[in-house]
Amino acid sequence: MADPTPTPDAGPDSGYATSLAYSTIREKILAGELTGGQRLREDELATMIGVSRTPVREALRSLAAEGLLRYERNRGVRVESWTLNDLEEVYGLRSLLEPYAAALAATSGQLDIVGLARLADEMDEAILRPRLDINLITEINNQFHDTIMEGSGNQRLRMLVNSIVQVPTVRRTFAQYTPEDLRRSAAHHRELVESLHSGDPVWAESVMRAHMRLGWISTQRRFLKSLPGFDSPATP
Amino acid sequence: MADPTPTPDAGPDSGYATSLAYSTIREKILAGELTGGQRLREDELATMIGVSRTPVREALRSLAAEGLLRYERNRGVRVESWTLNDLEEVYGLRSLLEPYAAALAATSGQLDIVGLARLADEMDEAILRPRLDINLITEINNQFHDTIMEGSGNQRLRMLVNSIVQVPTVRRTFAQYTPEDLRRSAAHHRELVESLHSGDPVWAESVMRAHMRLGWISTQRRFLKSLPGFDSPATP
DNA sequence: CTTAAAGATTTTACATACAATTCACACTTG
DNA sequence: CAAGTGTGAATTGTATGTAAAATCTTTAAG
Repeated sequence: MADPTPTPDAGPDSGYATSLAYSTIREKILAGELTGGQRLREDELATMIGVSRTPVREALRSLAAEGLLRYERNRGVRVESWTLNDLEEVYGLRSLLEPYAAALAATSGQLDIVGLARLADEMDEAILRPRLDINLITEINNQFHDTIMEGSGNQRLRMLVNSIVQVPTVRRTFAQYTPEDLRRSAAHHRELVESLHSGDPVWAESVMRAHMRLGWISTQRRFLKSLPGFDSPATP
Repeated sequence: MADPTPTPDAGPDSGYATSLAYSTIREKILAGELTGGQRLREDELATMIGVSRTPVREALRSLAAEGLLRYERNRGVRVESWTLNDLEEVYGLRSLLEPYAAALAATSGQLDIVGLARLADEMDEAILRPRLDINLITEINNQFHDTIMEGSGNQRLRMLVNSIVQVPTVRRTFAQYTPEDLRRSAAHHRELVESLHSGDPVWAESVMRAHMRLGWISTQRRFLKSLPGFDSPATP
């Protein structure tokens, strides 16, 4: 839930209040409480979190630099809203960067293969439960991917991917996976473990590319269903 | 020199003072005035720029998120120092992202091919001068690459590349190019224009990849020469 | 009834004041 | 003489106050 290192890079390593504001606001955006286009008022955030406006402003600036918020001159910040085109951009980049990371991780000698195998097992177990826990699945998936990123040995690559894989892609995407998709995704994870363990960069890269493609397909499905006039409890 | 949009993303679209502080500090880092590992004092920066500490702090936070500075708790910021390994990471990523951008630009229909051709011409002219103007060559090169990034139609890709192509890579790299390297680099630019104009994504991608490789070779050369005990005016 | 303008209110941007932490240097102590 | 410790200065982190810009509300004219 509350991880002590929100991101490897833009981590708010300054004061306590700033760090608290950063984490709190970030969590709310990721959880979908603060949704697209919504304007955020500093004062409101400050009193909610229990700090003054200064650390809030600094947190907002970090989050804006990460792309979660957008500054407008003399009008404060808005939560970035996402279009299908944004999602396509993100998946285009992930499809490039994550397979590259997998190839690097296959030969870097810095990969925690044991931890990775454990996460694949946990995923297998999670998708077999009668009542699916989407949050759990999401968490395991995030850790799995980040382990590979870390294992690539390229710190900047890890940072880059973290900076683009935000709200709209990973979080809650699994809610839209069909049972078949979930099984396939878990199978990808297992095959990734095997290919990485064998040290074959081409194999690992290829599987990861297929895995990204599956994610993109499901994300598209999720996005289309969330459009107005589909299922939404809007005006009658 | 002073471009109005420092980066497409983390642009300081808030107040005047914050924007000024951001640009000023960023320029100083890029120009090499503030060098590796050096600690920055907020008060000093504030008086130098002529604003209070508040906008300075916000600028520092943006720059830290971009990776140019690093925060240490209760100890302010340091300028990031770069190792050869960092440079290798950056060039690995550029070699992945820029060819991808070139391929996209070849078919996006959003590329300013006329402007690109003009920049290639300017580059041809610049490298033929008897007295080379490294700053001019660097500026033309940056504009050339950014035009392709923009032409890819992928805003996030452009932002990502801008966030990693900082100080150590492009700026002043050309000082280390041999005459042969410069001619080859200019030839790459011409061939990129041609391939992009023809709309062949594979061709454009391939040329860009070769171009990146040349950049990496030269950057390595530059870095090695800058190591202590090579040429430096250190202790006798 | 709609539209526009003017004033009041809210909210951001910046400056400054205060508190907490770190760093430097001298001092004590074994 | 070396090592640890304490005190004060310097520097960061946080809070609050003030001015300018934007938004909202009210009111009046078409």
